[in-house]
Amino acid sequence: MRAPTIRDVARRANVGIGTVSRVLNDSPLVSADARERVRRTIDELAYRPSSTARGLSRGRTQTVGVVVPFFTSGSVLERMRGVVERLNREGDYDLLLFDVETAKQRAAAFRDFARGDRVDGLLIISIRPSDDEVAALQREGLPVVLVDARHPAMSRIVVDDVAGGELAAQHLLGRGHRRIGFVGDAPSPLGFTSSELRRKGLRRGLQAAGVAPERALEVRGPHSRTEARRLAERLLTMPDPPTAVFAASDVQALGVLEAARALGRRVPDDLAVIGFDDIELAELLELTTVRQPLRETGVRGIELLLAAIRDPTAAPVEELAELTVVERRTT
Amino acid sequence: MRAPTIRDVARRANVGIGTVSRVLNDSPLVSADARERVRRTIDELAYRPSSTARGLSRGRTQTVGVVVPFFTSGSVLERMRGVVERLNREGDYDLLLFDVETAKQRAAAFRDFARGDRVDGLLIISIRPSDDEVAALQREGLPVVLVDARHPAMSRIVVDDVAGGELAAQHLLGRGHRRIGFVGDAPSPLGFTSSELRRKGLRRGLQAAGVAPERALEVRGPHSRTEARRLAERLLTMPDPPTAVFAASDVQALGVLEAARALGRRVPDDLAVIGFDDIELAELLELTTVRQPLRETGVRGIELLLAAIRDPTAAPVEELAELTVVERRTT
DNA sequence: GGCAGGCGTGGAACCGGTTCCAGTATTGCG
DNA sequence: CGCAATACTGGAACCGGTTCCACGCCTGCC
Repeated sequence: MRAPTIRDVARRANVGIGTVSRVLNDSPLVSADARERVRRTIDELAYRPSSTARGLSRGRTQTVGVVVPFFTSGSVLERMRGVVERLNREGDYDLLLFDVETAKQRAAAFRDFARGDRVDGLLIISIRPSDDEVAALQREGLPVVLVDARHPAMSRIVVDDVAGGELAAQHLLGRGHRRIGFVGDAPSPLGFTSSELRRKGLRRGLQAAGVAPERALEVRGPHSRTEARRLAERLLTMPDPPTAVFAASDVQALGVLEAARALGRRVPDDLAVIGFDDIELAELLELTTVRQPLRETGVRGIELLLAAIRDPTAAPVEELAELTVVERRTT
Repeated sequence: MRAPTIRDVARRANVGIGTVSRVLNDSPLVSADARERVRRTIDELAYRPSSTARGLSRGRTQTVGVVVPFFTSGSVLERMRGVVERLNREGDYDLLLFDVETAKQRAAAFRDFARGDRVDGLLIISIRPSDDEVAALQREGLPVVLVDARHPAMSRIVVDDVAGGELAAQHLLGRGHRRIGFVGDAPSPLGFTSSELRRKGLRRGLQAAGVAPERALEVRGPHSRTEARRLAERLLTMPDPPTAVFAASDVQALGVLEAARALGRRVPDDLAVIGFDDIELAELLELTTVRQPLRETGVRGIELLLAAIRDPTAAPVEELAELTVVERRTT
């Protein structure tokens, strides 16, 4: 029993396919009589238009693609919440989700999108596309918005990571800390850069206060809680350990807290810890952190993208999300 | 500059469109010479086939739909991880994500899918479709797999919630508790049922041990941490409060822990708490819980779905995921 | 009454693939 | 050498929508 097509409806309602199409698309150029007949027939046949066919002939799919490193970080999920929420509010766009964990997957995802007929626009979260990839996407005329990543040719919504690092430094310095450790990401093939920028901000903040940054207190590794824990244990068992640690993300800060607990250090007395992001967990564990409005960045990213889909000629913009220190129990 | 089509390639390579199509689909019926010429032309033009067009003519989209109540619960995310991971391993399927928060969205999602041409199969997480919805999906011949939801007509992967409740009861009874509270979900318009079944299991476990369940110790409300906290505070400030609480989910257990802390109750001495699910947070907060392999259910759900797509005639199966009590610090 | 203009309509052409059939060249075999 | 089977190939028809053009009819105006 094949699904009914627009031609079935037309035949049964005694009209042309053009008229059925016009009814479907709310064109005013249909007589009340014909409209009514078509409507009834559609109900009788339980006819639903094929979105694939519509996509092919219209050249639009009413779908946006979202490219995320899904697993790597708690912050991504929080942003996704904003994305999904905003898209649902819009109503008529579907969401194609691309998880990118490896450089290979990443290349494949961009290659797929290089032909722009799958999605009407692309939201890329926490991944910086290469110049080549950007060029390919632009050649295709595909609207793209970056969240938590920067490229001069594309609209983006970012935070000032360096300023965030400075905020963390100031917060810890203000509590009398001078030996401040840093736990962050090792350079990754996916091209995350925020960790390094936050480290730079930390250094700048220290220098501004006349404290010389120490390379030995900065440790980096793959982004994960357990890895951060291992790194923090190394920091804390040094001969002259730091009295405070700035972690490049909340997820890593949790690892630091675990290390402190494992080594019997009291927080915040023996060790102060400040994270970055303010994911949901941070509040639960009462972690002091540099807050960025994750969810809002997702919402805002979708808004920029929808605007870009409507008007693809607009120049790329950069929006800066605000950073604030949320003081809780770990400092 | 229009994107090149298969006809552009054919013309430039001096072959017919049939030959190009055969090259694209790795048909053996192409001479080495022609194949080579087509391949080169494809590279030169940077030609990428249109998946929309392919979807239309093949009647398959290489896309699976995933319907989730995205926000409602931590467990959903963990399952999604499994889904995404397994789908990525497969490689050639895309993921269309449908978030369903309200009854209205839910109806809309199912209506959309009623015409089965958007996706090749549907994975529904934690939502029980109505008989009408099931009928519509079946009429369309769309393969569907449910995860954490049951319907006799569809393949599903579930846990025995009643048995899980009994496990929780036994665990607490074994530690000497007799007054055991329950914090769970109020009946929701989306038709979640697991909370009630877990409560039933708790009661059954108590009765088996000769303890009479008390209605007054069972409280229910919307599924959220804060709501659970409020409910737990009510329980704990009763004249004769429970010495242990079984929460229908880890998220709610966290609310119970917050309530205990706010009221100065020590855990587990004054109050034992056991949750359900074993989400990532549970481990971090050292919450005792009835573990279900969330991620694996996502993986397995996709596997069942892919199998159903390959052979749509197979009869629906039910797979039961295993439950175990993970003992940590809250009991 | 004749004509311009607008409304409503039907359906061919098109979107960009796949499928399949008909046709040609080559090979193998008796 | 003749014939059939085999290996390739080209392109029409099709998937199910949208778009647009041509056409008929009605209305209003001179």
